[in-house]
Amino acid sequence: MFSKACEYGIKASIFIALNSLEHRRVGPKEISKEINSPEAFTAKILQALVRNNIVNSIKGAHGGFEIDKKDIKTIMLADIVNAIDGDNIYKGCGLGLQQCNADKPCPMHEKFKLVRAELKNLLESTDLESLALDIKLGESFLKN
Amino acid sequence: MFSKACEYGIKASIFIALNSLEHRRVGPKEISKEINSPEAFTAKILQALVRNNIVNSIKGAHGGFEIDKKDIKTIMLADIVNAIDGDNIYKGCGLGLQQCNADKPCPMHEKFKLVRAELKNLLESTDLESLALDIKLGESFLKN
DNA sequence: TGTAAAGAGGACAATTTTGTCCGAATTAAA
DNA sequence: TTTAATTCGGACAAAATTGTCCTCTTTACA
Ligand code: FES
Ligand code: FES
Repeated sequence: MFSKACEYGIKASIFIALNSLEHRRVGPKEISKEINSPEAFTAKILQALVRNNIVNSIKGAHGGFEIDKKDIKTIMLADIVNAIDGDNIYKGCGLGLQQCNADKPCPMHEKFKLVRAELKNLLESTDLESLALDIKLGESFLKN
Repeated sequence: MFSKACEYGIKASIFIALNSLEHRRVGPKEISKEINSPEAFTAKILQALVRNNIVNSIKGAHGGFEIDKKDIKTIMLADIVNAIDGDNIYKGCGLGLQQCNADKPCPMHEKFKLVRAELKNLLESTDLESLALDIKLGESFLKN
């Protein structure tokens, strides 16, 4: 469904948000440990999230990654997925036609667009704050 | 969403079904032309579909691929996807946790399982015959 | 029985994705 | 001002996916 990079990016963002709510910065080492991902690769993904203005990085001693507290409830999963995997998952044809076009649809189009819409709804209606709070309450987990 | 191999496998199956309904066998060359896929790679995928008893192959002169007419309406998209991509798309966690487990869910679990169920429903309720007939009626297309 | 038309299968190659490493730049604090 | 802790960026490496090619086997038919 999502690329590994995207999965790591989402989980990292949630973990950073969780910590930013308590004014703690976190680094790649702690993040990759908490989300069970390779550290160096995770660091690369964090760079991408920084470039896309989803997380902030503070260099130097006592640095790390954080998310502006006021932004945590407005950053949607869709923003993260878009930054890393692009928008093909929303807009692309399920059978890989060059473009999904209702006027010349693939055989799966009618049914597939429902799945895509459900996914789009999920991603566009879910913000980082709610996900972070679920973790905090022990109702969900970032690794198993 | 699906791998290229799976996309080609689905489209090839539909095209073979379409022809089998009219008692024509087709080969990799014609198939790859009709579904706009690389010929040799498509041939590899056809082998996999044969091994999984989804299509039959007849070797030798006048050979080619076909699907038993009586099977066309009982072969579901799910069978093809399963044969090529496995069942991760139905059962796997959206955030890549080793297993999707409602007792220790990832933060996306509650919403993601709806998307997955919608997809599962699509794949398990769609048979090759209906897809092939849509093509035949000019209501859908295998390339653009 | 010979030949041409097919699929099967293995080796290989290209590309993309995933992952690692290291030096440079930045910053806080001693 | 030095040092240690940190992110950044580029080069590199490994693995997975996608794609190609060639030979072998099978089969229909002249
Ligand atoms: S054309 Fe394939 S999903 Fe719309
Ligand atoms: S645990 Fe992630 S989708 Fe169920």
